[in-house]
Amino acid sequence: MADSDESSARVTVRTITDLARLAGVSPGTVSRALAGKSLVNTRTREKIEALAREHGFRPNQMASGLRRQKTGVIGVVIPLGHDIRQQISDSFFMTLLGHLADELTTHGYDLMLRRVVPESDPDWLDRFIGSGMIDGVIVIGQSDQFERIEDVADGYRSMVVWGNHTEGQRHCVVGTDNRLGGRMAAERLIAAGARRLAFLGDTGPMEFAARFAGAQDVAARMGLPAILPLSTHLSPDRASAEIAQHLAEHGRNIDGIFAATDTLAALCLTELRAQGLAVPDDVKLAGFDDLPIARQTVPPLTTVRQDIAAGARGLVDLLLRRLAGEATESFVLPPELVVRETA
Amino acid sequence: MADSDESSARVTVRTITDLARLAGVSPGTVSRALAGKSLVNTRTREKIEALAREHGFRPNQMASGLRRQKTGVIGVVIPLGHDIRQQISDSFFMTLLGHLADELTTHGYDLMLRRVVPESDPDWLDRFIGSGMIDGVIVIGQSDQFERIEDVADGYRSMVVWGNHTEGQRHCVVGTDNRLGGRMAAERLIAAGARRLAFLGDTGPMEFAARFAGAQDVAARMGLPAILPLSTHLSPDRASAEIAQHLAEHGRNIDGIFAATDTLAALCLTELRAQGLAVPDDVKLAGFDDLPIARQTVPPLTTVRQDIAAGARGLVDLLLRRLAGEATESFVLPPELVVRETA
DNA sequence: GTGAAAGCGCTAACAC
DNA sequence: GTGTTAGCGCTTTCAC
Repeated sequence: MADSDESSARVTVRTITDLARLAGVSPGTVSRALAGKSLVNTRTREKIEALAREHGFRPNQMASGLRRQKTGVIGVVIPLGHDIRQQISDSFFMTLLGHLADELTTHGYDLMLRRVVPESDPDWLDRFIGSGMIDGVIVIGQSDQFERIEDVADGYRSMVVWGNHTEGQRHCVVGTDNRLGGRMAAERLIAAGARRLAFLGDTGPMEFAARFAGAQDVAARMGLPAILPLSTHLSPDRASAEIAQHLAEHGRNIDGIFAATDTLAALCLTELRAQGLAVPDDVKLAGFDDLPIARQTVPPLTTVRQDIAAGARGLVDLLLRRLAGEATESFVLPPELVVRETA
Repeated sequence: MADSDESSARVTVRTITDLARLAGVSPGTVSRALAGKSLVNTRTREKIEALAREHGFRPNQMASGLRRQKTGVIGVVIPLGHDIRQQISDSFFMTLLGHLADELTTHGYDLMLRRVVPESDPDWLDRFIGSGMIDGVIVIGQSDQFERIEDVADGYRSMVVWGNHTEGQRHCVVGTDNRLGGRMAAERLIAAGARRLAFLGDTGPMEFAARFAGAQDVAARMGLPAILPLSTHLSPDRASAEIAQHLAEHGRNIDGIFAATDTLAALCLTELRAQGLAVPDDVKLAGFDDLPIARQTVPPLTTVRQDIAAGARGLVDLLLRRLAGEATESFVLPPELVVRETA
């Protein structure tokens, strides 16, 4: 029964006003006490805190948010492109999301997650921002929405995007230098002896396009034939079949594959084996991301590492700075080649 | 400039009152029109809708939520046990989360994600519920918080939990029949020829404990020696080392391993290979979950499948029913044995 | 069918 | 230091 001097046993205390009545003070004082504001008598504060604890009272965040015009919530939105189904459970995004949750929590923010399909809801970004529920937004992946994001960025500061950096863009982005990563992968494949390279994955999304471009840079510089693009979807089921098809068609004419992601690379490894192509002897293979799976394939995957945790930290850090009114530059993370046994 | 009959070009319209002024009606009418309420003149409604579209107006959800005492947001909380780090990026939880996001979106709810560390914040569940920000909560994983969840369940209906079902429990739970799954795994290992079984993973969490218990049921029934528990953490880095250690110690004395999750099974496969133990010839191996990785290991993993998508649907369905005031039973999903090549 | 008015629960001036 | 007051932006009686 703590140190409350009233017989306050079974009163329901839902609002700050209830609590004020119990403590014999005004709602304003309770508000100040609970918010840890300076000018409150220590005794009063302690009494209020005790009462609050005793009754399990917590201030309504909706009301507080409405009044203060800030919610303590950061929106995280994942725009899904055409390849709707699997993207959200894609390991990479999910890992990033986990780290974002960590990082935002650390800074006292909650995370509101929203998946959107821009194709069927062109207004996705404004709707989220305009909902009044969030103080800022982190967009995970530009998908095919680069222009829309650019448009919004002009009128809304509290946004940071995970994705690819393009010269002169207006939205603040955090992401790996995909082009450089693509170069690293291609260089490694070539160093391992490959000459006729293929790129496995959809070159539509900007990140992937940049990876492909980086690899092409190297092929061109080295005087090798153009890199063969082998398009796939991202969902494992469809991708497997597509990869099998590609390999049946081109498998004997290539000796190096740069997969857009580790997930695709792992799938590809399985299909290569199924078709009797030895890795790395017949075909060298490199992935991208360095997800946990990269270590566990047989043989373990040579890949280009993205530092996901650093990415999450960067996103949150930049967003909080922008909320505080600072101007911020985009933040490009360096990729890192991880040589294992496939190339 | 659409069909607004005013020169409403550059007015900022942030509130329903702004819009009302523009439309020449009262705020109440705008509210009714935008909410699709019945009694509004069609002409008035159209005018208001046009204006709203033209100015990109969206009602503030905080205010609406405060007034209506509902937010349109469902909280999803992941309690992290001792093994803090990796759990959130654990594939299983993340996949479930993805499906939950899908399912909630479909039903018009937003998702507020919160990670909590019960050990340092014993009040985690009440805090989330009491925040006023959410209409209901989905708890992902009971971790070691079974009692706390039970306590809360007595006074709060709008909660559904992913986890293990125990006879007579008071909170509404959705989850796979882990004990049955454990039996299936053990039976398969034994059918494949194993006699001296081990269980790989922490038996602390209820789900894992039930899987272990199921396997023990079978061993006892068949008159086999007790199953050897080999405890590990969940994070890949630590787990790998621990598995290596366990195998060095006991590897030659066991011929069947039931891993608590596919992630652990995949790691185990790598370590078995490293120690020169052939799968399935020397050691049979079974996992749990049937994550995508189960198909891609070499050899592909025999495992017990949990239907994650069905689980997510069940969670959302039950929660919405409870929000609507219905009484609901817990929902136990049947596991399914998937025989591949490790056992 | 629409307007006026009273709050939802909280916070921030402004008094004293 | 604390009370009083006036809203934050929206919804919903209750009139008319």
